[in-house]
Amino acid sequence: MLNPKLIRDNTDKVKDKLLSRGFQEEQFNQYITLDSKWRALLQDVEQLKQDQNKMIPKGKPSPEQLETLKKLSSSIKEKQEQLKETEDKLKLIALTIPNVPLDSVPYGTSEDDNVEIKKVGEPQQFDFQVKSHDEIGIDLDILDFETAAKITGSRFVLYKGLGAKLERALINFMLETHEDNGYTEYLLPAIVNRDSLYGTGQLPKFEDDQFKLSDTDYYLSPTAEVQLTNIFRDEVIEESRLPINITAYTPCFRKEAGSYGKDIKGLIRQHQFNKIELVKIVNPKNSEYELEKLLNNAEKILQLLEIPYRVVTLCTGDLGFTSAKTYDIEVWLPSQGKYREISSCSNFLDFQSRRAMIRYKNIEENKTNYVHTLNGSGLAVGRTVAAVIENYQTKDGNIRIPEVLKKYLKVEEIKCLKKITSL
RNA sequence: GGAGAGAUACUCAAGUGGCUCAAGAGGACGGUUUGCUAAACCGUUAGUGUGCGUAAGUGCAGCGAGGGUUCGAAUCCCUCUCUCUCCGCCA
Repeated sequence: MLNPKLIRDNTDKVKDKLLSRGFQEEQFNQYITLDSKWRALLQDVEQLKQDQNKMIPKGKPSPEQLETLKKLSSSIKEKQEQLKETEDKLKLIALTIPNVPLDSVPYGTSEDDNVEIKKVGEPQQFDFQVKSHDEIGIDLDILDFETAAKITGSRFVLYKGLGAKLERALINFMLETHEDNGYTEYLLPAIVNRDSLYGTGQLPKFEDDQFKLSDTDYYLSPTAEVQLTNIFRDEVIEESRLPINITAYTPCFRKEAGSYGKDIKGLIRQHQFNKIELVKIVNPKNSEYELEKLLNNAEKILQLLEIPYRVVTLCTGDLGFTSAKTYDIEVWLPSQGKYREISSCSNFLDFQSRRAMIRYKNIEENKTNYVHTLNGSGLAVGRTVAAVIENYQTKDGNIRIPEVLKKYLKVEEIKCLKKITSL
């Protein structure tokens, strides 16, 4: 949610920025109209209430007083109804207004306008026909999409033997690396309530992307961003505790509505996947700097795994609803011959903290203000497995184990010997 | 799942329709006294959200949340959330 005062005081600038990311002009104008109507009504109601407060006697009112008070009361009610109606409309729009991009975000309309800011590592030249990760995974009997489809449905996967171990090794490796960089680890509920989803901005706009549990107001969390950020919902944090750096491994659940036909095969787009999330709660004056740090912390994983990647800045048109600035880390996938998103690191400024009422307090000045929130994947584990498999594949169809993972897996290679079990 | 009890400010807590635009105590902070500390005494302590105002300021809301009744609600009614106790079930 944007600061209403910011919109009032900088209407033209905000409007320009919002239109650049595809927000409808008509909606924006409607918001402005409703906002001034709301303020006018609020002043009326408050004036009437003040009159009422002054007029209400200490004891029983006289018949004449009663008459006046009744009239006053009914006119308050009438105005109040108008106010509430306007307020509801206003809120509805306010909750669907996206964040305002920072000035450093490039203008653009689609992902084609994203700007590459760096490339790290050279994609390896293979002297054989590379296979995709799902092909290799199936051949080595460490990934099983068919059986997962039997148990559940499409876009689910089952890891087996060293495949399961590889996933678990990556989870541990990532968490330990982040811990070394000052993040505190959490283990969290996978199910969240509506308030939490409103707080981080998944609702009300993206209801269709969420798995809702029937007969309840619970949802399967689409990202640990929701749980981690909402830890601090409705809290006032002492300024000296900032920045707060936290991390968690969670399963994530997404309907992937509207992505039919995209990434049908493999681990890239699943309804359930594991992710390590990084969240920062920071002092507003530091958030731009903290985003760079967050990006570095996420990049570190791929650097240690020695897998090539690049970083792009999302343009205004490709920016997520809640974000003011986003860096995507894209990992090299040899079978696709291109870089694919594996992490998204964003600065939300006070957009989420306004919705979720996350504030900090400066004790000396006795001032409270909204914090800035940031988060990034560090990293999406399934996609990392895909990247490891593809980048570390050998001519004979095996997978070498990255140096940093050897201590977890205790093997040098995942080999195509025989099926691990007969099933 | 059943039965009961709760939720008031930093903490404890009074408060069954107007005398409370929330008493009192503790704590915290400030002051008087004091060689220093303590005690005693005096004072402050409703954070927050939001409107108007350049500002000083001023209004409104706020007693777990949301509705309702009423001229008037912490108080009465309805719905919900959470906490606690007991019973049942259970990894």
